[in-house]
Amino acid sequence: MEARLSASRDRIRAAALAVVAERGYAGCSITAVAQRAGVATGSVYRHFPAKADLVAEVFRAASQREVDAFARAAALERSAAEGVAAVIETFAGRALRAPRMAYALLAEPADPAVDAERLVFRRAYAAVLAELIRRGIAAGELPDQDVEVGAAALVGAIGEALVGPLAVGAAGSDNIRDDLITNLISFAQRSIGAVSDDA
Amino acid sequence: MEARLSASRDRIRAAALAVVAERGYAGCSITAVAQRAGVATGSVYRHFPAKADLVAEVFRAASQREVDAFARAAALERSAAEGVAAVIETFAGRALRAPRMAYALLAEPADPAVDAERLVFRRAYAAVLAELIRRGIAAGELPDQDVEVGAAALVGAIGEALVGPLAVGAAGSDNIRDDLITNLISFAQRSIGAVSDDA
DNA sequence: GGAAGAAGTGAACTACGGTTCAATCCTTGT
DNA sequence: ACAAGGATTGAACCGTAGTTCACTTCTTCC
Repeated sequence: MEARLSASRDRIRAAALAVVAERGYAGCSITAVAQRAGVATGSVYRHFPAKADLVAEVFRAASQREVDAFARAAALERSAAEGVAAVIETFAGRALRAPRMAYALLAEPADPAVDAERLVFRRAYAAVLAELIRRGIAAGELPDQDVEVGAAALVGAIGEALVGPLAVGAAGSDNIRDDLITNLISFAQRSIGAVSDDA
Repeated sequence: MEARLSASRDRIRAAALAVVAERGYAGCSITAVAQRAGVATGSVYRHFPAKADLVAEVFRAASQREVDAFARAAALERSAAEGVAAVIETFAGRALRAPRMAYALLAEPADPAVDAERLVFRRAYAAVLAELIRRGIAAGELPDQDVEVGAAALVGAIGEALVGPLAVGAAGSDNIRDDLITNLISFAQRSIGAVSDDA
């Protein structure tokens, strides 16, 4: 039956995602995935030609979800400053609640295939931010600036702040986490030239 | 003779550095290093207990050099805005001229030992920036802000802008590189609240 | 109900690279 | 010059993890 095969494939994919979320790529051996999915190691290869394909697919799905949430947050808001705040809140909320996953998606050593995929998604994040900044400049809210550099730098800034030394521990305490997010938003708003004197 | 032994050790270290600079950690097998150094693979183990130690030592030396240059640039300047510009120019000049090395130092997947070392040096960069920002706030040049978050975010921003899609190709052309650096400096100065209207 | 073929199994294969070690060479001290 | 000790060698070892494949089991259709 076709359904059975498709179901198996889905189970394997879900298992791989769960393993990555729990133990990262480091712990994502075919054996571990197969065990989690309740199938034999060989069966994985009936559905995926190679580990890189499985892992790239899992990565793509997970990243796409993040980028979608990110883009959705950007679309709703009016001003660039609000938009930046919204995307950071969205992104940070998700990342700090699932730190292992965030690390895996953003920074963890992995296959070249995954690294390539990661580049694509970093660009996707940057594109969303670039659009936000561009709109802000057009609306006269923001000073003229290099949109591409600003967007890329912001991606790096957000990533570093949320998957670095600061973030460990921040995930544990609501207060610290909220402060981190607030401060990061201030940083981001200043960086694009949206003056906000609220502290 | 003691000199011979010490010379061997140095040759191996230099060879490892050269290999990393050329092919990154990925290409830095013991065999490759030994070949480059003109010794047998086994000899490497007379000088270093394990690959992780060799690689960590090489990494530490290379990183320390960068951090020193970074700190030196920060120390000279007067205002925070000038200081940030100076460190970015320093850092970017070096990184864009040796992109493979920069990637290896900043982002390339490697041993856990190296990852740990990397964290230390990211913190070192952040500490230099934090001090810069702190001085700026004390001098009344910069608005009050969370220094730690700002420093960490800046480290991420600089890294991403210089070891990302933007940087490939930028290394080739002097014009593009200079533009990238100029724009990144503007971004950084805005981000810490040092208003600069020069564009 | 039985044959055909796909899905599933898991032990074995393979590739890779770090590590070891017995044999060898070289330097040093007498 | 010769013995002793350490440095050097590089082939062999080992562990790991992705991949394969001969075999079993199940579904499906005649």
